[in-house]
Amino acid sequence: MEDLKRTIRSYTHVSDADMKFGLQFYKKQVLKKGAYLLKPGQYIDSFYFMKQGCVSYYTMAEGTAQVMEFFTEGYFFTDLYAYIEDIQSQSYLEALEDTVVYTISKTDVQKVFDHSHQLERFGRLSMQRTFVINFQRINQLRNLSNQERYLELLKKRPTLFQRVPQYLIASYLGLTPVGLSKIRKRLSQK
Amino acid sequence: MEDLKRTIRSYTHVSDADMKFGLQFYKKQVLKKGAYLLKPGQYIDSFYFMKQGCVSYYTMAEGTAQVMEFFTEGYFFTDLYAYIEDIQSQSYLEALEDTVVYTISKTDVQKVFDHSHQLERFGRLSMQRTFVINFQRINQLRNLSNQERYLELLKKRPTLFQRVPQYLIASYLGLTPVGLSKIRKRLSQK
DNA sequence: AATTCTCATTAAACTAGTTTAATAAATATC
DNA sequence: GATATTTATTAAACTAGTTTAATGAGAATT
Repeated sequence: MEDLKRTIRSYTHVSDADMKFGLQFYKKQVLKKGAYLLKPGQYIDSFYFMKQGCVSYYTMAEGTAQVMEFFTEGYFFTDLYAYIEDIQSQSYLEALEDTVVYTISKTDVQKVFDHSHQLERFGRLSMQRTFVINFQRINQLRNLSNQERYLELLKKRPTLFQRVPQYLIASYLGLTPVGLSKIRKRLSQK
Repeated sequence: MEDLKRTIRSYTHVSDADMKFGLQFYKKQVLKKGAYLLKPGQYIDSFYFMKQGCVSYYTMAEGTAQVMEFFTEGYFFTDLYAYIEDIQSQSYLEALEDTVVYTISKTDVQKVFDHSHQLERFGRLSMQRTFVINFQRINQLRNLSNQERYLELLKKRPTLFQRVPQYLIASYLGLTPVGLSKIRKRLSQK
């Protein structure tokens, strides 16, 4: 769990004792491609750290997936909305590849925060990081064209396009597969 | 500062001693309509609690305001992006009405968090709240039509329409004034 | 009261997407 | 290796917005 440790310490100082206390609760979990961590109607009980693989986070509407995010190596993730609000999820968390995650339960997260001010600070700072990512996402949705957002994604996460089918990327960008195909054609003609 | 206290305690338990410690740093600040708390190029050094009034949070692009948010009574706010990232702001915080805020400096916020685990928890939980709001915002931007978003806003913050000119609301919704006018016409014809 | 200024609406031409359906290409399965 | 299935592209018709410009209506200023 070295990379989990490293990722936590990239946010704030955590003593060896507190780190040991925190890490004891994480369990390794292996997922085959196509397996689900979460389906609509379920309560989400865990937080995950992505060790290896790719998980898509999406809802279904009128038979098509609305992809909210692709979680890849180094991401802390869960259905954060349902997790925080403590409501039945409306979403799927599905492995798009064979995947390894480290899992910690909600009650254990609470234990860790109660026990360690340093790790509670890590919690606050990682929530801040999530804020920044979402803020930039909102700005992109508001101020960039679909074409510009496609180019941004291509620049920021180029490997995603090798790992994930295009129609899911279209969905992530808020487009239909036809729309994304048009954009790609337009760009290739320049 | 009773409503500030009440708002903090709506997130988590805070002892009287910790609350007293925290509140000592807040200062009252009065703004005339049209006054700025922040302009592009400045570093944002404060967090604000809105006691009374309305502040718009926007950037300028090609001569037009891109409104990100309207802060009204009970909001904790700042240019959170520039605040967290510690970068020069690209935004304005402008009073749209005569306004009263309680202000706390960044260094004092840090003092408060260092001194009180309970208030650090409040910090984490208020960041969670911000996450939920942004998450819903992203979902609305992705999954709702402009017309639906207009109706949502009308339902959620009806008084805003009495306080704020329509072209700023159009901007908030990611529309031109012409676009919003068309939507309103379409709706009134039904 | 007249004038100026700001804000909202309307019209017309345009644009970047949508939907539906057909086809082509790539991948998986037998 | 042939076949079935999934994924990507293209075309055609459509739609909800855009931009620009003109008009109308209300509020503020003199």
